[in-house]
Amino acid sequence: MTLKQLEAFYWAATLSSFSAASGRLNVTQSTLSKRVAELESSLGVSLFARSANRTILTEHGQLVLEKAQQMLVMEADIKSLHGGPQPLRGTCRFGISELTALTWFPKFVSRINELHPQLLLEPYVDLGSALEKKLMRGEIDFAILPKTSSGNTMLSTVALATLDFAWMASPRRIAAKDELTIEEIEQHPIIVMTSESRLTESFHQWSSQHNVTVRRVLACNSLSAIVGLTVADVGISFLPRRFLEPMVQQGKLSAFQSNPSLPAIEYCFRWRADDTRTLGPTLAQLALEEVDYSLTYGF
Amino acid sequence: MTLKQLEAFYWAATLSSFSAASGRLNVTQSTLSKRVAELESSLGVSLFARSANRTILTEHGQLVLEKAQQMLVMEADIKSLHGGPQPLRGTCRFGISELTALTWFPKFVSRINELHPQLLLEPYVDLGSALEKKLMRGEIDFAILPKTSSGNTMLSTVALATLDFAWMASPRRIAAKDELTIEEIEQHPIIVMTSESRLTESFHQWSSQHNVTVRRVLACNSLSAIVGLTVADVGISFLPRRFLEPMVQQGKLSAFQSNPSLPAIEYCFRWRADDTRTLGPTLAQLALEEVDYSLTYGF
DNA sequence: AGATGTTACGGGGTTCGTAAGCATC
DNA sequence: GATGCTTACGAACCCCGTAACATCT
Repeated sequence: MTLKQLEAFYWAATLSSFSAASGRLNVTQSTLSKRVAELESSLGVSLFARSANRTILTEHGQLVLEKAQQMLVMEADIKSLHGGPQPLRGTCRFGISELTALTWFPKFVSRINELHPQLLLEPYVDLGSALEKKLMRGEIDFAILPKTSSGNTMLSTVALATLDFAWMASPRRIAAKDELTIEEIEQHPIIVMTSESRLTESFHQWSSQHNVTVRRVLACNSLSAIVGLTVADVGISFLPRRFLEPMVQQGKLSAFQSNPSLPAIEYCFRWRADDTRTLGPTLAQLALEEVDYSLTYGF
Repeated sequence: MTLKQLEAFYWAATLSSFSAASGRLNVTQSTLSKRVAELESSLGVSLFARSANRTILTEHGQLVLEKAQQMLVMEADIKSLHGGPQPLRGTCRFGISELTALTWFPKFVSRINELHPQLLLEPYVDLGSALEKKLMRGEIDFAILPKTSSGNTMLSTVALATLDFAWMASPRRIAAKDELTIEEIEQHPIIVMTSESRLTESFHQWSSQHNVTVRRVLACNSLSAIVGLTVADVGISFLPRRFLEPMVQQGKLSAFQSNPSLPAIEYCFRWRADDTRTLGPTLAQLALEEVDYSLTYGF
């Protein structure tokens, strides 16, 4: 019985999949299968019901799972006892939203490479809901994404930044002013992200709450595309204010507050709470130091 | 970081000796040393103060020790979750008192060999105090010995039997009767075991409590020698009643109660409480089934 | 078919024990 | 010099990954 075996078993059990677990631990399916098999033979008990749909725990598996979980937590405890976090190594898969990708992501990667040169990064850009799913499935190690309204207790969370939103439009469409009323907003076609986006979700909440009847003309899953469409005056859109400040300064876009004001969205760094590696807390700290949702790359 | 490393570290720390720990785990000193070294390098911290008198924990070592202890307990938990205890293997060193060696020890060994054919036994016969010392030092895995008055919380204990004592004398010396008074006892020379013996310790307590002035003529560390001396009528002795019943039946010895009566002694099966292997409980159970302090071999 | 878990096998890495090397008492 | 820990090195073993196989959707 070894810690490797327990780790393999733990992730196979919680992810309900040997292959997912193998990906999670950066080993082949074969290796993971064997580690679990070894654990079973060492204990002399079947941990998974090996018949129809595999990867279902036996009764004994349930019991062992709890203990295994505790063992892994203790292992992490021991590792974290010693003072400074040593450089990370291996492969790290993580998810980020497009907004992050377009802003402070390059700086974040630079810092990671600088402090953890042995760590191979595999970032994956997608919408928040997809990222959260991947997180839960163990396909990525952490994600930087907007906070959900419903707190998920399976995920550890570090708040990074609160984003203020503003209405954005081409200067050709709307003359410079401070604020748009609901009536003014309703006169324009609105470009939004697809409904899977947290930004859109938050907007829908706002619009139904204030009885705003919007005329959506386009729902796109790409933030940069939306910016481009807005600059091209296809319609107006609600976008993070700080993100597009540079373009507003350049006169390519005008920004407006709205009345009632748009909701803010909180971005955060999340990882599976049962992931006992130091990777999560360590990189979360780094993210906190680098976070800045101002557009500095691209466009 | 592996469980083997933690185990090596744990025993090196608690036994304050690498060599003792290596004996305890049935590996060479070299192997144990390397396991600890690997653990240290994996944690990036020194666990032992490697200067003057080695095998002294560093501050960090203290912290890790606690966690390691818990890890090993959990490992044992997991192993014991599964139902039946599988056959034991490897080498088992243990200590027994001479009284045990002369009575049910052969049956005990037979049962062990039968149920655990892969287990190599290395029994060691000595007085209780020596056995307890060896136990604490980790030089033996368990011991069968008389209970101490002061309970040692470091040791797990399973009570095996309570021994009633009687005065034994050659029939030539004392005519058959039920009971000896203190005055009668004081008239005869008394043969005792050496003062390290628990039997003797218990007797001293009794004699001082009842103001018995004994005339000791011989203190020997061998129980069988004492029996022989008593049969040869060198003096009288106090011995476990059931042990010598066969010899009383044969007319070689006479047994007498005393007034006040001699204290009883409880024999028990003990092992280090922090020894998380199943060996202790398993063999204790076996001992319970076989225990019988009646003389059946020898003489 | 496609996805998922197991089995077979060869190569590489790890870990063990023997034996020699050091330090301390 | 004895004891106790570390280092060096060859050999056995373990463990990983590739690839073929089995099984269920």
